[in-house]
This record gives sequence, structure tokens and C-alpha cells, in this order.
Amino acid sequence: MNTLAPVKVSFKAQMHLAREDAIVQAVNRLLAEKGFDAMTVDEVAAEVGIAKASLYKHFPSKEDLACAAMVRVMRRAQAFLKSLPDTAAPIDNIKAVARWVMALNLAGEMPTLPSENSSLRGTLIQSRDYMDGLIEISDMLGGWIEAAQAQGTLNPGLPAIVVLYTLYARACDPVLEFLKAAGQHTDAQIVDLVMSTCFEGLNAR
Amino acid sequence: MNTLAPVKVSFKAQMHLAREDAIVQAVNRLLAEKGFDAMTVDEVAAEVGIAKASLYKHFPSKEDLACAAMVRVMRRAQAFLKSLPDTAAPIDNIKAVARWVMALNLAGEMPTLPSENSSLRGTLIQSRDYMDGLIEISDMLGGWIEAAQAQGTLNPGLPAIVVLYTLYARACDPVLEFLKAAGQHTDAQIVDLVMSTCFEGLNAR
DNA sequence: GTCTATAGACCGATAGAC
DNA sequence: GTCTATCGGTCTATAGAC
Repeated sequence: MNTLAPVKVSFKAQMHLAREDAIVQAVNRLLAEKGFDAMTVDEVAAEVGIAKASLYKHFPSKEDLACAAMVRVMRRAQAFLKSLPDTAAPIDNIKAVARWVMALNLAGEMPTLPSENSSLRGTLIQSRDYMDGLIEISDMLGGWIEAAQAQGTLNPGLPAIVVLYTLYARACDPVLEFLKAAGQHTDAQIVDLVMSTCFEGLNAR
Repeated sequence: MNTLAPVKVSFKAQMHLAREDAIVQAVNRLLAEKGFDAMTVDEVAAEVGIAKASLYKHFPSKEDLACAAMVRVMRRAQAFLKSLPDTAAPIDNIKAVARWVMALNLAGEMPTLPSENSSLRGTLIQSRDYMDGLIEISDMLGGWIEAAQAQGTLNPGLPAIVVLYTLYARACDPVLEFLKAAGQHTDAQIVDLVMSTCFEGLNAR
């Protein structure tokens, strides 16, 4: 590092980061739109408007590309979680999170989780950034879930892990896109409907 | 057709159908295990124990292969629906269907639906067999849903289409495999838990 | 002159099709 | 068992910024 020209270095680094952010945003969108397998590296390069070779200056593989996008989503979720008031009722925070992820999904910014044996899975679970984020999010949500169950606002008969997984699954619920494709409801109405089925269930009350 | 040897022709046709059934079963299993994109035609041939070329004697493309498997699932669902008593309460029939598809999922026999813009979608919606089955199933379920809402056993505030899509989505709910992977519950317990979250919701009642 | 990004050709492997 | 297309990944030559 040339300490006599700190501005130049900073500027270059800034450019680098800005481009990296543009790349990750594009990957995030494509990942949400078509999934990991269907997304091609050429598409990503085309969408960002840079050469494919330049992509590999930033990320060593397609998996790392997708991983970076997943980490970004994770960080956004962490930021949202931390923005919620600790003084609020845990059930309200849980519902706020559910609404937030559903809105993200409807906005086409929620990558589908690679539940299956994709090559992505291996990269993700080896990524410290991803796993740390996932664990922190799970811990925060888990705390709220148990608190809400103790307060009698969430069904205490359900294991907390079931509630947690259900919330994760709702983030990628295909019902959202089905209803959007049906075109009979606005995005806000769709979120309300799925929130209702998720928390109140299908039964009459 | 040689009408002087009807037995032989029938035998050949039977063999043909038997092999076709073996193929479709294998495709069904692989489709459930890894999804359409990750499934390769070579795998299918290997699993059935026939040459890859032989596959193309039965099905013109990978999409048609998968389509046949989807039609098979659809037919099984239709058969199950028709086995349910018309005299039963509609809500009971709906829940029986939900349990049945969840069990199918846990048994590794429920192909993941191609919600995205997969090449499968096009083939499916152009398939008369698939679409007819889907429509008939949707009609039967839709009738039960509206009847249950009229009886006050299903939440009448939800559009019937939302209930229908929610049931379809639960058939492929990743929560099932998550809980199975967690290994803390038996298949029966998992079905009970997801049935609870689906119909009673996460809220305390 | 040096560094970096670009464009585009290129390679190898995989997998669908026949 | 062969053909061919696609796609992840690499390489080289050119251009431009400093």
C-alpha cells in the first residue's frame, strides 16, 4: 500500500466494491427468478454489463457467486431483525419478519432455498458468513418463538423448531407466486392472505 | 395388427406397458429426490436397467418423461379422491387428502412442482392428460372447500382459491423434509405437526 | 510502463437426443 | 455409442487509465 496516495487506493477499492455490489444484486435477482441451476454465468455478466472474465476476478466460481447473494439476503434479514424493537411483543416481531420476507418474495428478491442436493448446499454450509448469519437469525427468531409460546400468543404445543422451519418455508412459499400469477389480488392482499393461513390456519375459528 | 395371434400382440403390448410403468416409477422417484433439472436421462436408464436409447422409444424427450410421471401422480390422487366417501364431512375429506399427499412426500414419491419457468411447465400445460387431471382434482377439492366453508368448518373469510393453492403447496412443503432431516420425529409425528400448522395455524387458540 | 478490464475465442465436461 | 449443444471456466490480445 502506498500511504502517500491513500485517496487513489480508496477510490479504486470503492469502485471494486460498487461493482461487486452490482454483481451480487444481479445474481440475487436471477437467483430469485430462475433458481441456481437455471441461472447461467453468462446471463449474470450480461445483466451486470461486464465481461464474464471480470466476474471471475471477483468470485472464483458460480457457487461463490450465488453464496455471496445468499449472504446478502441473510445480512438484510439480520439488519431487519435488529431494527425491530426489543420492547415489542415477540409475536409482533415474528409477524413483522414474516411479512417482510413475503414482501421480499413478491418483489422477486427472495432466492429459492437449495433444500435438495445442489452443489450450492456444500458451498453454503462451508461459508462462515452464511452459516453465522443463519445461526444468528435462527437464534433471534427462536428466542421470540419461545417467548411468544410462553406468553400464550403462539401455540405452545408446537416444538419451536417446527415454528422456525415453518417461518423459513413461508419465505419461499409458492402460494405467493401462484396468487400473484392468478392476478386477482394485490401484493398487499396476498401477504395478508398468506399471513392469515400461516398464523390462523385454514380452519374456521 | 394380426388378428390371428391376438394373444401374442396382447402379450407384447403388456410387456411394453409394464416397462413403461417401470420407467415412469423410476422417473417419479428421481423427480421427487432431485427435481427435474438435476435428474439426468442416464440416471433414469440406469435405474430402470435399460439402454438410454430404449427410453426414447417410449418417450420423445426428457420433458415427456417427467410429464408422464406427473400424470401418474395426478391419477393416483384422482383415485384417492374418488375413494373418499361422498357422505363424509367435506372438511374430513380435505384433511384426508392433505395427510395423503404429505405421506406421499415423506415417502419420497412426490415430485416437486415446477413453479418456475422450467421447460417442464410448457409440456405440462400442453398435456391433455395432465391438465384434465389437474382440473378434475381442483374441481373436487374446490367443491369440498366451498362446502366446508358453508358449514363453518373452514375459514369462510379466505377465497377458496387461496385454500386450494395452500393445499397444493403443502404437498411439497419443505418443512416435511426439514423435519425428517432433523430426525427428531417419526414420519407420523411430522405429518401431525404440519397438519396442525396448516389447519390450526401457528397462533395459540 | 504498468495495471486492469474487456471482448471474444476457446476448452472440457456433461447431458440431451437419436 | 455417437453427435451436438450448452455451460462453467480459462486464456489471449487489445484498449485505456494512471
